[in-house]
Amino acid sequence: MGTQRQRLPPTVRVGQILDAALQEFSIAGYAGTRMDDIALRAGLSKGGLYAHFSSKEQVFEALLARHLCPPRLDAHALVAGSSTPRHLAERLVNHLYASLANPAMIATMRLLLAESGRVPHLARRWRQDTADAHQNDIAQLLRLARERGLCGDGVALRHPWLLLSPVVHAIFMAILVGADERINLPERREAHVALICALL
Amino acid sequence: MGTQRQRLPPTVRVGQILDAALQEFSIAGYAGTRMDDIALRAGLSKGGLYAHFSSKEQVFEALLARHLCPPRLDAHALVAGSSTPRHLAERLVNHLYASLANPAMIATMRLLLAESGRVPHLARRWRQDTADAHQNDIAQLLRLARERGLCGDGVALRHPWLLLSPVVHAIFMAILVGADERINLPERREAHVALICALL
Amino acid sequence: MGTQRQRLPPTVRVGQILDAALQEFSIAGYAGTRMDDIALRAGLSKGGLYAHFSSKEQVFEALLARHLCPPRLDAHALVAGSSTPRHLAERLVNHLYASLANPAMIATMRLLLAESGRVPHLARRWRQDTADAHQNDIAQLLRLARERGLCGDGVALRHPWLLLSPVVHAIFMAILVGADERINLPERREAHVALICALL
Amino acid sequence: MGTQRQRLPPTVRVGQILDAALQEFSIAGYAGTRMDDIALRAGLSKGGLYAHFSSKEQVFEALLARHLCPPRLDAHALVAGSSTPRHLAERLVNHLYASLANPAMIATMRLLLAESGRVPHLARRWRQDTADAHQNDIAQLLRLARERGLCGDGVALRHPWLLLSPVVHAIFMAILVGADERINLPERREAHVALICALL
DNA sequence: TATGAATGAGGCTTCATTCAT
DNA sequence: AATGAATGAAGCCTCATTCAT
Repeated sequence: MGTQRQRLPPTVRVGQILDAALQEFSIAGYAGTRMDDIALRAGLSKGGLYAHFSSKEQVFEALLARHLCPPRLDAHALVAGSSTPRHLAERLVNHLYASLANPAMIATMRLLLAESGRVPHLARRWRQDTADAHQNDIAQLLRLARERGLCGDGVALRHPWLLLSPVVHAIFMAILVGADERINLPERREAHVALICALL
Repeated sequence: MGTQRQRLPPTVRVGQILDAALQEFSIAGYAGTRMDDIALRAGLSKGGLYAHFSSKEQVFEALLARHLCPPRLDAHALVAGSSTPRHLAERLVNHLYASLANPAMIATMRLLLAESGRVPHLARRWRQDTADAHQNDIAQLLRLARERGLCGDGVALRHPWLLLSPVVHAIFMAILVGADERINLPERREAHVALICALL
Repeated sequence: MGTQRQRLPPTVRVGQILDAALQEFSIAGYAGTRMDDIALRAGLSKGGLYAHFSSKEQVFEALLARHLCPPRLDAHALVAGSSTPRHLAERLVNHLYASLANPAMIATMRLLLAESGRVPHLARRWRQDTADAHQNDIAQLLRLARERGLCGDGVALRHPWLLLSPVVHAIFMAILVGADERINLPERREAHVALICALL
Repeated sequence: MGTQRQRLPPTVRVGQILDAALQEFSIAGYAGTRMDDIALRAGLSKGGLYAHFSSKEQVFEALLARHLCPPRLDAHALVAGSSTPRHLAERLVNHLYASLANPAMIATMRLLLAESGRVPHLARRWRQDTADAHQNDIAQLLRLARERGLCGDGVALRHPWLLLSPVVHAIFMAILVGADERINLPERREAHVALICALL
């Protein structure tokens, strides 16, 4: 009967499925997405999906797990390679906005926000594994920079998360309007560098 | 049978329904909320709901419309009543965090983020009616402060939205963890004041 | 609150309601018509309707009862006033098509067909009170015409209902296409007269 | 649980469903029939129905489409094979009443009449594809019969539809009383033959 | 009599999941 | 591993009927 689709190695199939799931979930949310939608976009049938994941919930959790571990900051390398405060600020900003260029990250973030009520354990895990870790990285970076004389005793030392606020702000807007051109990323990055310099 | 038949004026009922809808939608998102849930919490029957709203979608839109218009900033009054830059910063921060004390606003904001993919027109309207308006208010505030000698030629003049970033950051975290104590609002406000002072 | 509508004498109201009911029922059938539709068209509220009829079923039966008694044929007068077979045929045709000019009759007929499964007792009553009666009238007419020498021993004498077939055919088409101009009534009447003449 | 899971090829299932739908719709009309009824009679679940038809409306339309194309008349064969006018009339009547023996056709016709207000496009299509076509067939038949000397210049030549009226009349009554014995089909056929002979 | 909010049963449709093939 | 028909539990919405005003 129906066209016999390709039989692919499991790893490849799972990747395709999670890609499809991310797109569908982030358009319509968890409850609003149908297994058919995911299957269709992944290029197999609903039944085929269940050969790889035993439930919708499992697809969802596998999905968040894959995307919620952005690259950690290498504070030592960053400080060591920076000659001036402004240079350090620029390199830090480069790192922070790298993830904004990744639509998958924005989509996952929106999903996490949308479904945090339904899967609080995932939200908590993200906060601990990612948000707190990032903040600690920044704090360590500032200590190293202070030791090297790259900064003074500004507010940032006491409240390192302030340095993250503009990028969180940008992510917030990207989630809301769809990460399109209306965010004016270059301007935001420039302003962010200036803010960091002012706070160091 | 059943509960007493409470006959209320439409205005009152609509208020009750939107209150109930906010709570339910916040817990489970749009697709995850049932009209029965809303009706039950609002104290009438599912059928009764439809005497006031013709669809679930309409309830949702009315809900967002009600909460997404936070009070505008009175730039003149704020500048006029401030003697020092720090004083101005404190008063501005007071204003900005006022909405954070309103759980309904946080809940509505989370809903808007979560469902922005489904109702892009509402997201766009919010951006124009609220986000852009706020930014313009800040810009005007800075011009006035500059005239009065309350600030210099800092980054803020060119990128007024930087002054908003920490509060957006706070809202973001509040959405994610549920606006509970883990946000440490007093500390965030103090840091925010310091940031503004540094940027003025 | 809502505009207080006029309080009319019951007889008038009932008439308005049945007029409205006929229109609505014949558009959508019994189950497809809502009490609201009838009330709206009758110019009062759903609640007001229930002041005059205690159920939808009762409205329906009152409606059919009102329209399913078309005027009987006066065979004596018809024959007495006719000088030639053609003249008689013309007068008979005039009588038969009089009801076709009444949209209410077409609508009621359609209703009866549509709902005959649901209210077989009404269908049976119509057959006896109306269809059979008409046939008998025609039979009597033919006997009288035969006595007066206005017709011979044609088929019609043995099968009087044949004289009705063309008008039933026309009603059938009118029900199906909505009694509009596409029926070409004048042509049908002329043909009908010719048919009767041929059969007498 | 429940019934055995019967997995059938779509074509078979669709046939079963339409058979079931015809019975149910005929009993209660469109609005009065529930998808559960159709599913139950077709031997699958309500949900299973939706694997083959995407809505109740679609079931209804497919149903009418299936039964509203009665066999066309082969005018040439009919005329060629007839030796006398009466013989021709008898063969024509045989053809016309063939469909009356098919209860499915009567039921479908009743449905079309009952719901013509709701689906005017189907009524129009039936008129064009079936009614008009039949009339043209009769007209052609008469022309051929005229050429062969099987008939004269009667009314029928100018109004061929007159020859159809008695069968439409019979269908009408069959719809109204349920196609049972009360129609007296043999008598009607005989009368019809006589009528045709009189009009040729 | 009349209004219209309210009820509650019921219908249409959707969709996660199962399973014969 | 894959397909897609089938199931069954919900969910949205409708509407005849009731009743406080």
